Amino acid sequence: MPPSKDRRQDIHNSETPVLCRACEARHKGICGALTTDQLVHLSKHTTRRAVERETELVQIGEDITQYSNILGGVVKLTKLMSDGRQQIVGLQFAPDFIGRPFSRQSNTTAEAATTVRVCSFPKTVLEEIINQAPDLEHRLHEQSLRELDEARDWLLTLGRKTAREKVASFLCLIADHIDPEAENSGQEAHFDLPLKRADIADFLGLTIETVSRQITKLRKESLITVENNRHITVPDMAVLREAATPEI
Amino acid sequence: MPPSKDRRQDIHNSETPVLCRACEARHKGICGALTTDQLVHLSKHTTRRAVERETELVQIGEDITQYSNILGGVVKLTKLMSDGRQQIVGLQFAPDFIGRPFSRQSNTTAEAATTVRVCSFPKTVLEEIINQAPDLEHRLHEQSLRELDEARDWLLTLGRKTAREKVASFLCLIADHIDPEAENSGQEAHFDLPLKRADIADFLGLTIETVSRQITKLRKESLITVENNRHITVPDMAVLREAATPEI
DNA sequence: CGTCCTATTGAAATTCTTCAACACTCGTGG
DNA sequence: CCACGAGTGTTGAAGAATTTCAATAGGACG
Repeated sequence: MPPSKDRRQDIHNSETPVLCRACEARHKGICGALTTDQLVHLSKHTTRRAVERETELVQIGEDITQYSNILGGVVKLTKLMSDGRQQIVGLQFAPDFIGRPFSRQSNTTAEAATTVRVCSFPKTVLEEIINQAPDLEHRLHEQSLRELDEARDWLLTLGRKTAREKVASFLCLIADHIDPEAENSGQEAHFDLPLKRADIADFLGLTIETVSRQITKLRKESLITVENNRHITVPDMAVLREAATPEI
Repeated sequence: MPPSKDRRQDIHNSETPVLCRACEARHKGICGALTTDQLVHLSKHTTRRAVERETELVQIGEDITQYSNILGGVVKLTKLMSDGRQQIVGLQFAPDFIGRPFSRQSNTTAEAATTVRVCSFPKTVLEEIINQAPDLEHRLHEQSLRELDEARDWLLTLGRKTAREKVASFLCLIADHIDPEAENSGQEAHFDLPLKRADIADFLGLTIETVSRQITKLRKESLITVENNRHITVPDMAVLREAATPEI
């Protein structure tokens, strides 16, 4: 992939690029570590684009040429066995950073689960800025550690939870990302599932039939309501959390 | 810790601490990022000690006060549910770094699986040196990324592999760490299992009975031989790898 | 010698998967 | 406008893999 074309010329070196001003990655993502000048430099090499669902952003084993920030939508990181068994090993949301730093090749495939908006830039530019801005590596490190924490939480879910607990855990995970207001007990949460049943199954290490049955059960027990197969309402997050991680 | 004579190539007035000279962490671990002066400073605050098996090095949810390097032995990182279900979410070997940087509390319990030798130092000293040596954070980042890669590989194993494949995968993992010479096809590998059956079960998300049965099967099919329950010989690593990750 | 810890083995029970059928939605084109 | 097919999701029944329960055995140690 050739690097992106310059799309805007700078009048002043020291103004935050227009595109970055309202960007979530600028504040909560890795770009928050950059000075205005660095942002300007980076923005000369970035491309924003929308990616259709089911499109691969990074392929496993492929040489890494660019990195991205997620501006919107959900990205799934997957691994595939040669006989077709598949596992989703991570889900990423805005303003997450996509890509494996300091590695020639990617260890996972990154694929758009929904329509995704990304801001991409060449590997070389990121590496260049890392050398000038140690705080950028710190941000990347923090993100890696967050992903590690999430992966380890998920290991417990995959290794030790029942199908019912797995599905409830998944619903909690999505609720926490998409409707974070409803964190606490007694709160109602609303959200659309960004994944279809097959993806949920690949995330939970189950079959689609088992996922479907467990969703039906949770619905019949009134822990959730489902509209159009994708829209979920959770009357009480605390109850769902208890189904995901039983206490005593 | 006090420097002795010899080693003339030192520009500064300090010398590599005696204890660090033969240390694996000095070369392959994070201490390789430090200058001699920084090593001297760090070594003034380090304690080396042996830790008996089943001893907790770090407790989940506990405030982090110190970090360690593993000098020898195997450390397991575990998560526990309130009803007793347990999952090992990582195994660490020398010269790995133990501890979650940039977090007040630990997300996992770190426990000695075998007798372990560690070199520990206070959290504050590490943080102090990180500020002076950006390369140290880079090393820590590389370790975090390695752990993330391993955790994601394991997600595939837990989510999508059969009990037989899980046990074979575990044996490959241990063989690769303890007898790394036998990487390639046709090679014989020898090693002692650092984990008892209950730990292996907690690592693989299985019961001890299933682990035992699968080991017995692999033995009867001559993929491995077992002595004293703990010592394993793998006549051909390629065959075991095929059992762990079937191709086509 | 008895006890604790670890590991193995068998039989029954359970969970989850597999296989199969069917229902719903959506866009396309006759 | 409706038929058609593809993609998605649900449900039922049978089957398989794994767990649970129970019994046994060996080694380490006081």
